[in-house]
Amino acid sequence: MSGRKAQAARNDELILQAARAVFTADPGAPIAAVAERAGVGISALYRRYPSKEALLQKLCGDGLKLYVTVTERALADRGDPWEAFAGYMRGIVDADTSSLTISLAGTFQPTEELYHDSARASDLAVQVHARAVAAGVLRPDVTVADIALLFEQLASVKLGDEERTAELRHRYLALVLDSLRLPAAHRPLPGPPPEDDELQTRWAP
Amino acid sequence: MSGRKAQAARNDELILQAARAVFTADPGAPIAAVAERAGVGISALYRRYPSKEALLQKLCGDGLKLYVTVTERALADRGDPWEAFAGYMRGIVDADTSSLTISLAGTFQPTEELYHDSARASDLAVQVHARAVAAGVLRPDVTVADIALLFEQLASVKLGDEERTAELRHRYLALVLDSLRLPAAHRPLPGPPPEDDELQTRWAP
DNA sequence: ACAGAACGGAATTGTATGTTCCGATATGCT
DNA sequence: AGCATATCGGAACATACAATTCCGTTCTGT
Repeated sequence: MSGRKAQAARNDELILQAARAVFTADPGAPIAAVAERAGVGISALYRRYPSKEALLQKLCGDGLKLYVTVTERALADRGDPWEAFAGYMRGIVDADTSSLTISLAGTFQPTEELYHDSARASDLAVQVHARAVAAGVLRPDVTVADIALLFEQLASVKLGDEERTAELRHRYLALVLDSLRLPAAHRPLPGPPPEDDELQTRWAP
Repeated sequence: MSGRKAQAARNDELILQAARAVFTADPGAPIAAVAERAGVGISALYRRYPSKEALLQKLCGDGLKLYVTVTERALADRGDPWEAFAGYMRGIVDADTSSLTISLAGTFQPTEELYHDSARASDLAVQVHARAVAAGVLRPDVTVADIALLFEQLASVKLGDEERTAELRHRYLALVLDSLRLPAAHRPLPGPPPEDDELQTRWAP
């Protein structure tokens, strides 16, 4: 299973992974950055997607589908209600789909399919939220929309490499969960807090 | 006190206000947007600042000074320790200085004065944090650096106009405060949660 | 060996934006 | 009144960047 076809199939995946990584880190990144990260030429991109917009639509759609998958998994979890809800939030933070949907929204024309998946995602989120509230484990003055904005705030955390960023997001997610859970209680925070030199990194050009 | 001099003095202020508003909303905004918002021509800007970088340095410096002022006020508050700390956080969120320091950092060469003010700001923040921990009102596993990142997350909230954004930030600040305070407890959240149509706004070009 | 898919990357083109320049206007001084 | 000048508006300029196209090259399958 080698040859030109195999190489092309591998490039398909390579390009998508690179695009996801690049646009997640910087929604306004040039398309050349994706090619470089994927280790391919620019024409390899344009052979697959007619334009940058088409690529962004694809990424956004994939992000929504991932979101839906994670949410469905949470709904299928019939164990402890709080753990199901907390697992849902951890899953969304790990999926990092806010960056690929919100940040990219407005930079291209949403397709019909995108609208459809978006509606489905919202619907599922409402169910997860409602169930947690009904079970009495989630404070009821926090709405689904609130939770969406909380995801966006967590997605805005960017420090160091990808791994460190994920670690910090989970640290602050733990804080968020403490503030959402009923009855109110504090749990230990995961991961080490940011060091001074980590923060000062950003003053460098 | 009218005439050309007065007009120029008024423009000084107008330009600074416009620049603050524009770059807070969009750190990458063109300089022409500032001129338009201020209702002046471009040359009115270049008469005052030799370059865009100089203007950004000025804004960043002003932001840091405001941060220092707010923090000093909190340190001077010798009343209830928790209220002093919570007031500090509300003050920083209102000052909205994260947008003007962090977002702009890396886009220009930091001056010596900027470094100095930044060090002073950090020092004051450490004191506010230490006092709250010492008073036993702030959970001790949250560091000053954590709080800095929490400010950034709150600053990432942007929805609707300036007023609505401020309202929502305070709503999520209330959540944060619930997760920081000792002993753990939930307080009612201020301001209405985001509506669906508010969220959908962002999908429009 | 050859037709063509797949590719790398330079060339092209359009746009956005920082900065400069020039003419206009009003002010204050002589 | 008349002039020097500060201030200003906005067009003109230069340039950097980035999406897209184009062409020559390479490799595969027949």
